[in-house]
Amino acid sequence: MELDERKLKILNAVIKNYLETGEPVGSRTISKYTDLNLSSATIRNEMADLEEMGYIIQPHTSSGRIPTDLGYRLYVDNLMKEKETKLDLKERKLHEVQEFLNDKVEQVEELLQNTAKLLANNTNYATMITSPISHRGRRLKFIQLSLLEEKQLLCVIVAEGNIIKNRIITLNETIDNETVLKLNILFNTSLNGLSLEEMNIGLISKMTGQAAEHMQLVRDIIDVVGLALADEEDFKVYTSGTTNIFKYPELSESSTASEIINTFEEKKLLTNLLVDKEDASQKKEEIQVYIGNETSVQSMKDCSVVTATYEIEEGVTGTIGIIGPKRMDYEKVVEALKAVKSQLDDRFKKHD
Amino acid sequence: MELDERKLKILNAVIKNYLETGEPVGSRTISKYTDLNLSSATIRNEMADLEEMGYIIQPHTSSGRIPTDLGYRLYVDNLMKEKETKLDLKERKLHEVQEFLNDKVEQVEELLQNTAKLLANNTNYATMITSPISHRGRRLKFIQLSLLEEKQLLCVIVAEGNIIKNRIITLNETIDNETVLKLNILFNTSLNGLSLEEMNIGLISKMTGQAAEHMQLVRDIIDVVGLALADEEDFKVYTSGTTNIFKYPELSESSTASEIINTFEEKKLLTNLLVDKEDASQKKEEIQVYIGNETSVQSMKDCSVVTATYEIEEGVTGTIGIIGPKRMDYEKVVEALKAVKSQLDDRFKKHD
DNA sequence: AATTAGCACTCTAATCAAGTGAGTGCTAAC
DNA sequence: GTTAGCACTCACTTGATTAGAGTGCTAATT
Repeated sequence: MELDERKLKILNAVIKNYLETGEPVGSRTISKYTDLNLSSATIRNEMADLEEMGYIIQPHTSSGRIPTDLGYRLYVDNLMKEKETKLDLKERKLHEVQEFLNDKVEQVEELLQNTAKLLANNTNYATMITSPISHRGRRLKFIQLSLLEEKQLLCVIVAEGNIIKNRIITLNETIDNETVLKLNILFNTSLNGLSLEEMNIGLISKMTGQAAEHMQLVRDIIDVVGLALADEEDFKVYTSGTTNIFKYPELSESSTASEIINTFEEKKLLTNLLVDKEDASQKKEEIQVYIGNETSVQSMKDCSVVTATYEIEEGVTGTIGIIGPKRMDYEKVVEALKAVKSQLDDRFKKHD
Repeated sequence: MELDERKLKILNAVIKNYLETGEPVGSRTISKYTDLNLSSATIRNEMADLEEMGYIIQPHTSSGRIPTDLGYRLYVDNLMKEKETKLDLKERKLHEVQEFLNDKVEQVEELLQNTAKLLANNTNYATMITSPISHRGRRLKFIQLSLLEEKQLLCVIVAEGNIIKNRIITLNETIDNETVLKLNILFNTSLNGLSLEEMNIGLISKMTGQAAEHMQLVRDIIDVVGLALADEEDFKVYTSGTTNIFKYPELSESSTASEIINTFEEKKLLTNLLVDKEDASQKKEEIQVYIGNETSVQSMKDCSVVTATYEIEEGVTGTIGIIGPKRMDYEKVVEALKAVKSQLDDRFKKHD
């Protein structure tokens, strides 16, 4: 059977209608809605074909049709048009986002949280944003040791991209200010500009040699710096609008909602949604759409996830995701994501 | 009408039973359950009295009774006994918590998050923990300025209690390393040991005088330090087990659940639950119980909130809260909170 | 005087039957 | 190839009936 022009038009109409109403759509509705000027009977025949081909399905024998995952896929890949017509709206929206992000928010954390909230409020879906992580090993810019207490050392680690981390190291020995000064110089002449991989055994033994009486401490500090550079430890996910899922009856049932919200709370589970998509890096420029089981997270089987990748500098990226029912307004979501992504990209480039 | 011994026993039985089953409890049940050896008819008369007095209520004319907020209040204040009998269980539990918290978790953030999770898993209620905040003005221990980029200054601020904050200051002028060194000395001889209130105009003008060519910068830095010491800006709330509310039918209805979960997501709303209880500071040692509308947060009207205050040092406290249905197992919750609170207190004292 | 047995009454929740309506598939006519 | 028409399906609504848990009240009992 062939998927001709007319079938596509009908499929498109079915999906469009279902996206709006959330109700199975019948042949009579299509017969009126479209400019095809066909009777409901004809539509019925075509719909039977489309069902056989796997694009739509009937929840029960005598009801209208709803799209299958395959149907959505076809829609997203081929049928859906971006709303190029409403250019001024897009412009205005972009402007809004721009204005919003230009507000003085110095802390990245707050910026990302606010962005998540903005998206959630505008789309009526749940949103999340991951903090940026580096894909190549991050390089150390400098470290700064200070004495906190007799036996506590504060270690401020600054990596490329001005990622700053504080670590407290508890010592076995007491230590004086002079030694701290010496260590500071030692570290900043030896390690600066190096990535995690480049801090090898040879270097370490050389350094412990230069500060023989503090061998253990030097090793501890290098460990801490190494962990901080690996930076998986404080990978964060900001979420907003979780309760938007209650706006969609198909996700509101207590057990379904519970699973979804739990996934949101366990930020680590969310990670699987956003990262680890092996093709994501290739398609960095594009918006990705995952429908139902394509998300590969069981609890999200009734949802769709749309993601975009933002980049704050070469190789350092984060992900923005929008989660909603499978019948989400993909056009609107893609548009919103593009706007936010581009603004976020710009925002960071400015600061470099 | 008087609330005699027998009425109390019956009330206690009604509440206990309702806590377990969640179903309205009838006179026949009580007649069997208790050691009073009274017929259901007698119980019925007493229950009618208790209803008149406002401790219990009938959801509809021909059903059993459930406790009112007033009834719960009486139960929590007077009737409830801590499970002193099961001492070994308490011991064991305390031990578990202890073991858990002693695991090497250097980051406070992670510690609190894990604690929230531990509590949520053990109680089957939703939990939250606020990061510690200072009630008196916090004092500055020292600051450390470093040059990040030509026009960016990293300011590491260490306050009493080893609270560490990073701020990036963007400059108008370029600045060299020598100046940074000079500023470091200037600040650390002038500001250390002062609280926010003590950084007054006189001091500031004196300092700008000493670094005349960088007046504006000095002022900026003082502003940043001031804000950081005020530290309301990064007050955090960690939550866990939000979806536990779905385990209780009376909270599972979509609109109720949505409101509660939304309150959880908007961490700022949660604050009202935990802080701002004017009497909290007085009763710092105790566990507080807020039933239904006592929480003064509209969305929590069907919930109870039990809180404890932990103290990491004199005047620096955080709050732990457990949120569940009004028919939560108060005894268990109070016990768990006491265990966690005491362990958390110890844990921080050790590090001082 | 306090307690209890007994009974009529109330109200919820579950079950069932009948009716409604949206939608289908199929056939025959256009 | 398209459409009108019709029988059929199935979810959903409505109303009626029933069962059961629990009550309040009265009269009998201790």
